Amino acid sequence: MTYAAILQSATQLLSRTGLDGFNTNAIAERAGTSIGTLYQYFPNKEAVMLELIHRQKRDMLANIYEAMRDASGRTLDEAVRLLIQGRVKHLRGDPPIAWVITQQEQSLPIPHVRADHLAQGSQVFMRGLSYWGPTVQDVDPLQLSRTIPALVRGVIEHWTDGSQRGLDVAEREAVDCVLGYLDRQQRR
Amino acid sequence: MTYAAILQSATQLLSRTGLDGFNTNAIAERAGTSIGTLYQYFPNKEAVMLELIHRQKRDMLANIYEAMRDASGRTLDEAVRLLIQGRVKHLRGDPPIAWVITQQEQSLPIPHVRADHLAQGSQVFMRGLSYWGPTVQDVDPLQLSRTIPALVRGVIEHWTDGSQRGLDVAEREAVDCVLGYLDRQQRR
Amino acid sequence: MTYAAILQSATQLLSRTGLDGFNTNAIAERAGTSIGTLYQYFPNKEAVMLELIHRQKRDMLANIYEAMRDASGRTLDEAVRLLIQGRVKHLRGDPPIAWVITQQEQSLPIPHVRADHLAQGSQVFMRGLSYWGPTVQDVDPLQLSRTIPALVRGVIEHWTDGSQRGLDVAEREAVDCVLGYLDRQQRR
Amino acid sequence: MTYAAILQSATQLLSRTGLDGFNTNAIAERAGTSIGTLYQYFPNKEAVMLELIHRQKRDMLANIYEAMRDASGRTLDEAVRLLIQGRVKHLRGDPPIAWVITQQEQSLPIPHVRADHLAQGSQVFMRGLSYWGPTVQDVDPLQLSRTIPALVRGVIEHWTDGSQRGLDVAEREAVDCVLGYLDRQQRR
DNA sequence: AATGAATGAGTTTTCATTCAT
DNA sequence: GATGAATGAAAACTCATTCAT
Repeated sequence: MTYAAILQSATQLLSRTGLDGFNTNAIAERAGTSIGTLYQYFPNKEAVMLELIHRQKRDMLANIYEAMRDASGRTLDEAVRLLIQGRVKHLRGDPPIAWVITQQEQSLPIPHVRADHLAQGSQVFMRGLSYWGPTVQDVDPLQLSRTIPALVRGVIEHWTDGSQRGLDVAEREAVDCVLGYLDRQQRR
Repeated sequence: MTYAAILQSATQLLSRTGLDGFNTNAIAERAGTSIGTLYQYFPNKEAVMLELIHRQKRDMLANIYEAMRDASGRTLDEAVRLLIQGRVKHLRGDPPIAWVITQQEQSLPIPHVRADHLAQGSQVFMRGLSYWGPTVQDVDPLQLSRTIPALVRGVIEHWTDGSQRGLDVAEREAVDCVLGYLDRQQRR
Repeated sequence: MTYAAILQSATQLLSRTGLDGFNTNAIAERAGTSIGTLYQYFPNKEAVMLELIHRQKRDMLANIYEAMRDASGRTLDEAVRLLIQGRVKHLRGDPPIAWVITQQEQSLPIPHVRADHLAQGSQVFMRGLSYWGPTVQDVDPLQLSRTIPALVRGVIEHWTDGSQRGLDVAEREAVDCVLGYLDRQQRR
Repeated sequence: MTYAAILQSATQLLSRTGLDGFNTNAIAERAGTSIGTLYQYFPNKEAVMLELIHRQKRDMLANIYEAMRDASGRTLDEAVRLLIQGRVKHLRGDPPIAWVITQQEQSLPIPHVRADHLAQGSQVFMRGLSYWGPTVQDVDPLQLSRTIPALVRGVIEHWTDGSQRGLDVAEREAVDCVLGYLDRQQRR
């Protein structure tokens, strides 16, 4: 479908040439359509970017939910590892795209979208952690649900410097950070 | 001096109008010179941005070094708190600028610069931690020196969502994360 | 009927959004049909506009003819007043539309249409004045029949500045102008 | 000068191809400059059009003022003739341009500009007529100063149908209308 | 060294029109 | 007859950069 072709073209362009090559004319051309057609499916350039971001977010959340299901009945260590693996899974595909989109999300001139994403991330982690309620008892859950996603994101983003290499290590490090942080909170 | 005026103008423009208003003509005008002059001091637009980033980085490193001096003789807990306070100090000034620059740094199309910064961060932290050598003994120092800066950056960047508010909490959370992580590494 | 729906849609669009919203896609959509269908009834966009103008002209002429019937047997003063009231009647409906169309008529890139309209206006007025042949005797009828419509149009268009307000005064002023002009011509 | 070249180019384009050919790219090209340069002198396309209109208005007012000076000491008939000749003078140059601009002025999407022009026209005529205060005594001057410019404009615009031909006759007719109207007002 | 007018490639977006179904 | 996806020329405007003075 044309719509899909446009998004695919946009993705490719983004991963190959970065933001520089990401212009509506190029996107349309690579998609094999005309600009007019592109503008029939998207009100403007930003909308294309937004859709890309939404899709990535959607995939990520799906992965995390799946991980949550797998995590039930496991130990906390195991559960955290699974959740983080889910959180990172989408970065393992055709590598560069996901990174570029992740970064774009950050420079979004639409603060409410960013806020939305943060909130979603928090909610998911809170739900995930509720399984181990007793373990994580007495810790302010709201604070916890903001710190952990932020921490994970930071380790993943900055440890690997945007490259696929080291993702495994970063993943392990993130797990250690989360468990260390939880541990410390409980001993309070 | 003209050079300084240009950089100041660039900073102001960046903080007030964001990337949109950040164009060479505007920078020169606000600096009270002509574009021609701007191009006598900087080879191109990117160079201006790069200089802004370098300065911010320089300031940040200076703050951290100062914190390190203050930290000698303290407990690990105290030391970590001081280091992180140093790390964050530059975000407490005229707030928006620092955040915009931080973000720009990330979308730098010049990977080696980013890598440089990461490496510098790592080195500083390694040096800082060497004071507590015995405490942190037996932990792979390289890994540690990458994870901690990444972790801190993540918590600071994503906890506060770019706003000044909450920086205090973010700071405390970052401290907890770092200490938790260190703790866990040692118990291995 | 589809045809009527299209014209109505066009009228509404013109009155609500002005020339900016007057595009074939919008017209078709608001009319509840597809662009394809619009182009089955009209060869191009201009044709739609032309039809709107023709209709307005047709209405105006009808009003004037009606006024002429009512004017028979009256004094010249009364007759002129009635004719001008007829001439202006269509501007008293949903106001903006008529004005926009009037203006469009002027910027018509089709001179022969404008010429046609002028000629028609002249003819009508000539016919109207023939009732008072004796009164207006010895005046070049052709010249008179061009000046009077032009004069009336000017006073109506420019006195009111396109707004409904003041149309009453403008009407009275137009009557005065016409009678003054006729008076002067006769005294020659 | 570049500025002048752009305006001249705009004028030519307007008179030769009408509004259709009046686009910034064409204007710049014909002026022998680049679009960039055009946009250094004018903030946007509309500004070019506005400047054209202002200049025409300025010329027209100058002509009228000159006529007013010449008119002092003359009879009313003579004075009116002179004023109207002044009012029309600018239409006698390279013909089409003035007409196109006149028309553009009318379709100005900037109501306050139109209102300004109307007000200026009124003021000038009021001042002009004040010389014959005794003659025109007891007539509402405000009304008069709106009706007369409107009337004149109408006769000039619609009598001649945009062509230079017949301007002489139109001028004479306008004089007759004005005098007839004044006459009638006084006899009240 | 400083100036700033000039450049023009590049970008977004619109909209009248076509044509295969 | 109706549909509406697709087209693409055209237009407005931006801004990094150059270069003659």
